[in-house]
Amino acid sequence: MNEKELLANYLNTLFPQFEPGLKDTLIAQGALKTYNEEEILMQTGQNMRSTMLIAKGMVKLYREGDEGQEFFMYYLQPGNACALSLICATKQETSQIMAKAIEKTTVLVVPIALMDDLMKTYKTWYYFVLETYRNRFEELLNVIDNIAFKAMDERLEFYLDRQYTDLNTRELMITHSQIANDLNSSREVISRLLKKMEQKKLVILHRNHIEYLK
Amino acid sequence: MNEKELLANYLNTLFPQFEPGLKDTLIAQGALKTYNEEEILMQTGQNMRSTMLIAKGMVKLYREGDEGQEFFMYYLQPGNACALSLICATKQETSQIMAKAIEKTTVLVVPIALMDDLMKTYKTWYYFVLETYRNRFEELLNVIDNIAFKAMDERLEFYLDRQYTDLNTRELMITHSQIANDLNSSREVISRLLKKMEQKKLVILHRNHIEYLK
DNA sequence: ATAACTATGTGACATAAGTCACACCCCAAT
DNA sequence: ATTGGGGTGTGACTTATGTCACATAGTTAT
Repeated sequence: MNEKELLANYLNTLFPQFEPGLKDTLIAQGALKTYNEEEILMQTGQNMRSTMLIAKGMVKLYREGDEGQEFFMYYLQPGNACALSLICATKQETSQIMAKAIEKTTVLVVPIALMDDLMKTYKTWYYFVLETYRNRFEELLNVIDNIAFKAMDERLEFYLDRQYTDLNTRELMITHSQIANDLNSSREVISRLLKKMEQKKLVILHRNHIEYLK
Repeated sequence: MNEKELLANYLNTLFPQFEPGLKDTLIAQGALKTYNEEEILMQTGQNMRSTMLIAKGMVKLYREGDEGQEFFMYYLQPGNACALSLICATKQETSQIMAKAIEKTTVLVVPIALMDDLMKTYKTWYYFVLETYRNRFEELLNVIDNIAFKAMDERLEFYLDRQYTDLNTRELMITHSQIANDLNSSREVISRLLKKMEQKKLVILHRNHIEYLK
């Protein structure tokens, strides 16, 4: 299959709601780009020249602190778009977040020059953009809830639950210090809280691996 | 001046970029609604049937916690729209935030039924909606920065700075417990941090009133 | 003027979370 | 088999923040 056929294929399976004309335009003007595990798709301060729709793989979105801290916000899955890339693309401004592929990931790249036209011409595109905003907005509100109102033990439980939900497995292949990093906490704190969760039969701890028992 | 004239007036001064047809539509189909100080415009769990553009006054946006805590997110000023009302309106879903007028406030109410048409017909409307999302999104990212990475002293300074910037006065008419409430902290903590700021000549404290010296 | 109320100041203490030090264990590379 | 590095467990300590108790000072209503 050549790239355009592959692109058409992704559009048909992941974005079936897009009207034919929109799909044709995206096939004609879009492109596929592949990132390796750990590769960075978008970086604070970088200028966006295109909008990205995730076609395959998984992307982790971080907010970055002044001193290089990383704070995990949410995952982007196939069928999602990066809201920031829609926004920044439209306004030609720089992003304030970091997006990293956590596995081999393919994205559908749409030149920003197209955005205006797509928006005006295709109702399903504008619904898609609005829906993307709505979803990301709500994710952010959830994130705020957690850090504004909850203590670390609850945040950890929420974090594990999201790993389970988003990655769709109870076998979480992750280390304590990775969790600490994502939650902007410290390894010892996370280890202790996990031990408590283990005593409560919520998890079983292994090396590099946590069984999430719900 | 009757309501429609007043409405036209607000549109011309606050939204000069709107094209004439858009203004005409909003004048014909929109309405003005006035809220008193402390009155609530939008409540968690409430269904949105309209989109609101702020015409006059000032609105404070809160995220609400499970146990009734309030967490201040940002102000909406004349010329702003409530992003949530745009989103929820479009999707007919319920809001997760609370919006409160902090002074007598007039809003331009647009029925959600119009949204689709406006979006497709008026380029300036769709720019406005996207710009609104972008701004609110960035505000939320800022909020996340603060609570994820900063300690209470820095958060307090940021808070005071925002009061100064948004309300456009160094004479902040606010009590310590109101601040504590907005930051989801406690009155004593805020009092102590303010005392330290006073020693550093950053503020002068009075009853019900803080002079912000920058 | 007095009483009642609200805002603010402050010491004492509790707790969550972060830090430091170090032990131990698993696993991979040699 | 030995070594080395990363992952994990844990005690001791520090610090930021929250809580409780109570004092004091403005402000308002009577």
